[in-house]
Amino acid sequence: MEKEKHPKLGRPRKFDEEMAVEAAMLVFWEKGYEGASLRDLTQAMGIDRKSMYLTLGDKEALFKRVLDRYNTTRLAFVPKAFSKPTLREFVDDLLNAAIRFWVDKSHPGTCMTIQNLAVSEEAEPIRQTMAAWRKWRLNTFRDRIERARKEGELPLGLKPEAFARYLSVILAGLAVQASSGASLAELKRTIDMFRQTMPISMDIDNRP
Amino acid sequence: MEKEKHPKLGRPRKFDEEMAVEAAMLVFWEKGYEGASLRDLTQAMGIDRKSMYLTLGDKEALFKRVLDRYNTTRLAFVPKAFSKPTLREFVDDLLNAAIRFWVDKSHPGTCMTIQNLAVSEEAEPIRQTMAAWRKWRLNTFRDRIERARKEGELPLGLKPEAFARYLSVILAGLAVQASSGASLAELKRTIDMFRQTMPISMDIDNRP
DNA sequence: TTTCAAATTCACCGTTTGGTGTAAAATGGC
DNA sequence: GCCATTTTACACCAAACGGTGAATTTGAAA
Repeated sequence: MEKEKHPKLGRPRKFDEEMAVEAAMLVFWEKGYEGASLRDLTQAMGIDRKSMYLTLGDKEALFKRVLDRYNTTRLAFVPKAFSKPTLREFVDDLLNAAIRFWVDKSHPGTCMTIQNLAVSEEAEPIRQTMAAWRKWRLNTFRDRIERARKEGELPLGLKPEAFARYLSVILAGLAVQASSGASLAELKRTIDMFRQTMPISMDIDNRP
Repeated sequence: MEKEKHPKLGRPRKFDEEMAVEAAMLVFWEKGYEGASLRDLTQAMGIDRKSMYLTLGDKEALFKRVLDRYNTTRLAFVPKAFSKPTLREFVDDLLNAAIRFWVDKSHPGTCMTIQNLAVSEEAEPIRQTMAAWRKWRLNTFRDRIERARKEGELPLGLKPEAFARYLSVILAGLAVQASSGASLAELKRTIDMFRQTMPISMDIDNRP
């Protein structure tokens, strides 16, 4: 490794690493992992391919950096929803924030985690990365719901893992609808339908 | 057009068109529209690229043929579910057939209609084709549910279009879960959760 | 001022991409 | 047997792909 052996020596960088990753994110976001070429990416980043390889690594490493940034900066509404006190408020906040994010026209339209669901076999590591990400996400949901169960918010017999998966299904489905051009109003109505029927005790009693 | 001016003349084909489309389908199914190269496709079809262009057209035209075949042969369980007498039976049959199809290991794992949700801008016509397909599919659901409404199977105030979208969300979400490696048992449990809570009158009365 | 490590620039690599021009081969109609 | 017509086989194209070698530039340490 020739990287960072003497971090103060040598010619200084003329670009900011985080800025570059942000720019690359927008390209991956719009075109998907395989659809984005190194030329697209480096042009957006404003750097040469060689510089990219020396600082960010190859396309695969860059994508992982990008996914990380996407997760922490753009999907920040998820951990935010976790901080809601009750399970119902958590779900409400999560779903509403999600659809607002997906219909937001100030960034590319398709959720990155859905867009890169399927990649060809030469990008197998990416497939695994995405699969691991989804598993991790499911687990964070499960943990939050497990907490709700302990606090008596979950009907007996309803397993946290099962409800977590159900919630994931709803979210992914909404993301697909959003990508297909559904409006915020339409998505809101769908969410309402879920909220009014979802198997959380609080609502099971006073339904229409 | 030089095609079929004199359909009986000339050197006879040495391949069957439907067989070729079937072979191409498996390639598109596995790799997606952009991930599948013409060389992949023609090799699987066992024909030369030139022969393909003369009989099936370009990559785009081939994909449309493939999508059509996929729809009529592999997604035949959808119109089959339409023939069920009641709305509940329709939904039950549709969801169960869908998850059985998605976890079936005798064909590629990811639903073609989800896999090609997002394609880069140079394949814009494909994006539109997929969007149109999804809209058409949503409409077929809406029509079936509209019929159910007329037959008194739908709670008052529940719009057929809204429930159709909800059903689409569930289906797409399940497809994503299946692609992510969820088992048939896990998907079944998710479906049960939906069935027990979904806003169809019959079940609203006798829930746990 | 010299030295040295890192970052830059740019040409270059072999491979693959979607698509085609050309000529040989194979048939039915005459 | 020859001609018209279609399909075949195969070489070929420019462009784009991910990735790299080598020389040059830069600024700080010595």
